[in-house]
Amino acid sequence: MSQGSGKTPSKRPLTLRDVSEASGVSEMTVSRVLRNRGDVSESTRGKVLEAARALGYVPNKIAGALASSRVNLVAVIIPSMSNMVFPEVMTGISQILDDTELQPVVGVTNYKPEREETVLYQMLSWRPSGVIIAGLEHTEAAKAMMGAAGIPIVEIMDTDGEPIDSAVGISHRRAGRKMAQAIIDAGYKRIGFLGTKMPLDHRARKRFEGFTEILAKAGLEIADSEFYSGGSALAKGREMTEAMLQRNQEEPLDFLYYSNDMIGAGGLLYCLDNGIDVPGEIGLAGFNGIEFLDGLPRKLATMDACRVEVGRAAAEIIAKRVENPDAPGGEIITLEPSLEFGDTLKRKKKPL
Amino acid sequence: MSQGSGKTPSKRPLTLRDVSEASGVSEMTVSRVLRNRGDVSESTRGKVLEAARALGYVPNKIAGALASSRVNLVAVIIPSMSNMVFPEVMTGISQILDDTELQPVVGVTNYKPEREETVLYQMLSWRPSGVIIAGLEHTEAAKAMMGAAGIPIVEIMDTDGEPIDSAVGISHRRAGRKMAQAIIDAGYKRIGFLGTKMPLDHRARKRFEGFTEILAKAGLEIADSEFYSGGSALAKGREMTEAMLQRNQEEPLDFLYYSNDMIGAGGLLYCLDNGIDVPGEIGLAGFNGIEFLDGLPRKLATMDACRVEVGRAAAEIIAKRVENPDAPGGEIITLEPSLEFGDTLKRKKKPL
DNA sequence: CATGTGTATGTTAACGCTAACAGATTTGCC
DNA sequence: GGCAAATCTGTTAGCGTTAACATACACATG
Repeated sequence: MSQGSGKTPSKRPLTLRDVSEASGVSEMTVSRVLRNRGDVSESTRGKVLEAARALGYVPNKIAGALASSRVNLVAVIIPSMSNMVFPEVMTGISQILDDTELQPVVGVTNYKPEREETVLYQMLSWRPSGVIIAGLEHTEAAKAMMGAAGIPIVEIMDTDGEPIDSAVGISHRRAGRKMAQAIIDAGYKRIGFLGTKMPLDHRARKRFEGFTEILAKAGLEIADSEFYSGGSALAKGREMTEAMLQRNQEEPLDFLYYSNDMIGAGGLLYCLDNGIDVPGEIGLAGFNGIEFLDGLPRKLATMDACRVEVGRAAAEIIAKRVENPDAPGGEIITLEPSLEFGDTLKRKKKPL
Repeated sequence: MSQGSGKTPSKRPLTLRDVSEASGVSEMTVSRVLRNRGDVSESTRGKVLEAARALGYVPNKIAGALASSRVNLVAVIIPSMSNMVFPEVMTGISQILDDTELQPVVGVTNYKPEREETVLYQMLSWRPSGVIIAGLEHTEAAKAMMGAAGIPIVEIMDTDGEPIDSAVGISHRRAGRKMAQAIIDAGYKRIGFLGTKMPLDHRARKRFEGFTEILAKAGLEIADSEFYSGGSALAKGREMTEAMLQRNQEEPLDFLYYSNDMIGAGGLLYCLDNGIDVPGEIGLAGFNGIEFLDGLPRKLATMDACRVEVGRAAAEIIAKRVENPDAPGGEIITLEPSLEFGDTLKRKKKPL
């Protein structure tokens, strides 16, 4: 059984040397052909490509990266893949990186700081060209690693704090304030809050802080609140809404602010099912502007977190700095979250 | 400005040698400590760990992988991240791999065969320990690469066809047949189909084929169908449903079969909004069993694709074969999709 | 005390590729 | 024709780590 162009999945993996022998040129020339680098005559290029194809050679990037100390990976570290927000960020990142040599590699932390630390460590051990990481809150060790890595770091989704290097996102405090103002302007008074358990989600916490801050300025307080843990789920939103409305019957709430669109949508469906007049009897709002809200019977008020744009901007920062390594860095891009009133939040009452 | 434990992000990246010098032992010993391999005395272990920590050393896996020819990565190649099905598969994969040295790396193909081919090529060039790839349909070149890679390959989500190596999934043809049978048993007659444009999605196509096959046996045909491209969206489901019901007014449909739950949910919401009696006047069913159906006003009939389980089983195959490289391979695991009637599909009529 | 058995460390040579330089050959141009 | 520049190809020496082997020393054993 000859080794030549046979289909025998030979034991020893193929190397440049095999291609070089098959095509009668040096390994270096093969390397040049396969990377389109340097001048190679058309004839040898042809020979080499044919040999590589015939053998089924796939270059070994491990060796290549070690030799050239260029690793075209961008580490993307996010809390979760299953809540519709990060896939969109990924879309933005890919849109930009697809036009470069860079390739995203994602790691998921499940909102756990220690997990984030180990994921980061794992990622850095592959010596990526850059890091895109969600949030500004990290363990000390994680911050130290990123500070010392000597590569561009972009913290995304949040700009309320001090980034290690660059940051792209919205101010969640501002988002919370903005929503509170709109709710107050619309004349709502007894406001309930439904959200995730906060220590796990700094951005939700910041929104909450901004939200209560503005309420306080208007002499208002959160009338009731309910927190859950776990992913954002429609059913959870229903349950929580039911529970909250139930226990506030003698002094009914007139607005519910949800920390994400998914539970907000659950709440909306609950209200509609139970003949509650939205937004007359009760107003509702979520957060994120996720696409599927468009299909709901009524469009939930929400605030867009500019997810695709965040991904794009972050990737652009990395790409720019990879291309020009001694560019400054420390860029901070704050996007403005746009309030969408939808059909569940009345417009401003007092135009005065 | 001393280099020692200073915070200066030194130009030259840290290597084992730096740690070795800082702790006064050989590089080899440092390597042993950092990998917990071989015997090292407690005292030197302590010194080394301290030095490594103080310097902020992160091992270089590129070099390590090259030297040991062990790369603990598992390539996971999937069509999309944004439709709720693959994140769940990822969950299953992580559940298993988290207990091993292996780490998943995902690549997204957007349902494009050529893109799959390049993503696969990129992945293989990192010499992963295994590949988990969605579907059984690939370009010839992709199949060749996988066949020659000399690593375990697990094709997931589908078992209607010949896998390259191992496969884990459900039979989509069978899923389609099963759903058709349930619909026929319930007494529905004029059935509409709403789905994705098929060439892009082989599994949806196979379900459709199984579906029509059983209809044919019962002397039935699809009465109308509508296809769209793009992600699965609630709003799309609404639109399509409206259009389809509209144009079949003189001879109304009594069942709509959707190729995924998201458009199915859109259709359900449309029907409810328009006071259509579900499942009396019209029955509905989707596919996938995604979690958020639980929060809808009425539960959509669906068929579970066992996504988490598929991920787990696939990861287990890889893990097993990495641990024991000369295990046989070629395993095929066919899971049974379970039909969930929900509230939108009547139970069997004729108990005879 | 010679011998064996650990335990703890160090040395050497890859792993597969590419940067940097060095030849060899051709081409252009006065 | 001669010399520089351009084009093509090859050689050498790593990249940072680990496998495999070699060494050194301690301790037990009969």
